[in-house]
Amino acid sequence: MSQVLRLESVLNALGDPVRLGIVRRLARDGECSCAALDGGRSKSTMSHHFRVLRQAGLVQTRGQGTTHLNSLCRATVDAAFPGLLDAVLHAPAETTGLAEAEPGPRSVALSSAGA
Amino acid sequence: MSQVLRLESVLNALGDPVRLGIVRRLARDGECSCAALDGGRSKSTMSHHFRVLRQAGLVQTRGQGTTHLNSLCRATVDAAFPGLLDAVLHAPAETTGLAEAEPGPRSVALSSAGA
DNA sequence: CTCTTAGTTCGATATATATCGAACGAAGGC
DNA sequence: GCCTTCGTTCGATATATATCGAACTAAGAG
Repeated sequence: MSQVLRLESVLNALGDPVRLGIVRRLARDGECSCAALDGGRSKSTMSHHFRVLRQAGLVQTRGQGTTHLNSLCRATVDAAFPGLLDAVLHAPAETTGLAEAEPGPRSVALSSAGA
Repeated sequence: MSQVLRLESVLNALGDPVRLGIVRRLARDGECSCAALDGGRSKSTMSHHFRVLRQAGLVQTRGQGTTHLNSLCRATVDAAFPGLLDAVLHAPAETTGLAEAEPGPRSVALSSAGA
């Protein structure tokens, strides 16, 4: 394969709520079929997002019978951009774009942390 | 202010070569005027990118006379997403979208790191 | 007050992307 | 062989965004 990881592509891929949700889920649950992560979108839409994630080098797809199993390329991404995935995955979840339990808009408020 | 940092917005803002270049430069050089970071784009284009960065909570602008000085909100971003900026800033620079010295396409190649 | 400088805002445009439904292809179950 | 399931691909569409030039505004310099 000899894939290339570009930071811009990785950040771009991660900068979409649906894909961020997929990555989070994959990190939490390990391998998942595409269908298990649709969040109400059509198959073609999800296929598009998985392709973006694959092309960015974040996700790997393994054909298993009729289903395809996706998994996070943690080792690879960690090697290329140490700490990036950790930072993204440890951040509060907010709305992931997927159909999960939504405990509310988790985000970080600032009052006067300037300088 | 009471700004809110959303991970998706931050990643999205970072997922553009011009803005990524701005952030890198700001991290390296500290405060910079907008004009010092144009990379050949028009003023309006740069203004747009700075606005995206400001709205994402990554950059802070301080009006100083006729110029505006921009700086990275490191403390704030680090507090919200620990390690994220470090990971992004420590990554190899590739093409930043700005007019800097380009030592070549620095990226990470993989051969067989799957699983 | 006039002129310059530095950014912003506005309107237009071109490209990108998120989304869908329909058609297609691969792998199995019957 | 036929049908189902899962995902991809294709074509269309709607929205978003990156870009520009021109007009505007704020702050000084003269």
